Amino acid sequence: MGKLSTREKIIEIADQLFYEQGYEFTSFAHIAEKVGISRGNFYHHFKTKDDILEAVIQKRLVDREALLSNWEKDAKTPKERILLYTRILIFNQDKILQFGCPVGTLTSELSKLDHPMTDQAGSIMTLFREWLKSQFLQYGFQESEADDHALHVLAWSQGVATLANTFKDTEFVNREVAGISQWLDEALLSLSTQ
Amino acid sequence: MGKLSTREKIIEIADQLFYEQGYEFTSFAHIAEKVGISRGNFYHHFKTKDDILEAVIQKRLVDREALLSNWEKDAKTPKERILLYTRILIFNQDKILQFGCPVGTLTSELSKLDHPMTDQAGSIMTLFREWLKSQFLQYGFQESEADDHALHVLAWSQGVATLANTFKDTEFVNREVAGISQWLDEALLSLSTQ
DNA sequence: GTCTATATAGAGATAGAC
DNA sequence: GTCTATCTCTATATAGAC
Repeated sequence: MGKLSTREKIIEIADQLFYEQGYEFTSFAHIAEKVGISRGNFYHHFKTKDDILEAVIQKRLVDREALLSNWEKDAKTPKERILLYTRILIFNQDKILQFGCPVGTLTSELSKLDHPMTDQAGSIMTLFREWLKSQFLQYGFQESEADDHALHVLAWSQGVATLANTFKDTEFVNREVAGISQWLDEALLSLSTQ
Repeated sequence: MGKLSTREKIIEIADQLFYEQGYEFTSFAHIAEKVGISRGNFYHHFKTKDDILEAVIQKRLVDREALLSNWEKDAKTPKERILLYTRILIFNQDKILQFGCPVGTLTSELSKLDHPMTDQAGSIMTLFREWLKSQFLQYGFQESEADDHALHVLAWSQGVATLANTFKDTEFVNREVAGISQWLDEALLSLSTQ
């Protein structure tokens, strides 16, 4: 990727700090210091804290869309793709044990702050929801059932991330990810016996 | 219950505000105003923000212990008791749609703040974990399996609370709570066929 | 126990020189 | 585009009168 503009650097650092410390706690001074610029310069790029939050959410959306697009290429079956989703919990285990799920924790925080960007943050969850739903649709599930399954996988993953953060238990994460895989097999099996 | 002391009133309001707005965002001024006392008076009762957080967590622990104790009386079988736990998601649905799970969201927030009380907040989750485990033990599950099941029920509930907050979908909550009940039946069935 | 007044630090945000 | 200097507001916290 090479060089990033100051603006891009700010977004990247802010993304990281919002995840690791939370949005409310993270200050402009903190971001500016990590980027290596003055606070005055910071305001040249972003006028308000909401502006930078918006840019961070936008970046997360773009990043996740690229991720999903890669999975479409890397995995041949919808089942493999769904499992790739659940394995975020394993690939990013270190971060998740420390800070939870970036999507779930940001939405939760903004929701409590009654922040105008809450719905935008939720749209990242919606992105995964729609993508998971499309995988289930490819197996011939009805619209509503495919969506129910998508929400179920999302909820399961979110719960695992939350408890992983609370108890710092990698074995638990491995067990639950295997559990999702098993549940998926059963869901697909029930489909063929209908 | 009748009259509450000023101290008790502060703890109660702080408990509510930490849940609804988050710990970091809630200020002494905000709590004092809702209690109807001056900031100066506030400091007579609690010297630091950490002190009041500690009192809130302590109160939550006591409240939850009383809740679990009631469930032991109200429900005759371990299965009924576990289902009472999952039905918090239904009883408290309005609050959960608005603010998520009070236990999970506080632990998550404190974890990001790297707050010294993070582990104390986690002990509320541990309380439920141990209690759920003891219910599974009564069915003859092995120690480790009973604990795995307890964590599974906890994670599932946490995930449902997170997504309920994101999507404000009561039907989803009802479906998932029914799903936990069904999973529980299957887990108990697998036990008798071993 | 409760109040007013105040100290101090940090936040978000702006102005203007370079 | 980057900086220093500054404004304003709000936060935690303290002192001391009643």
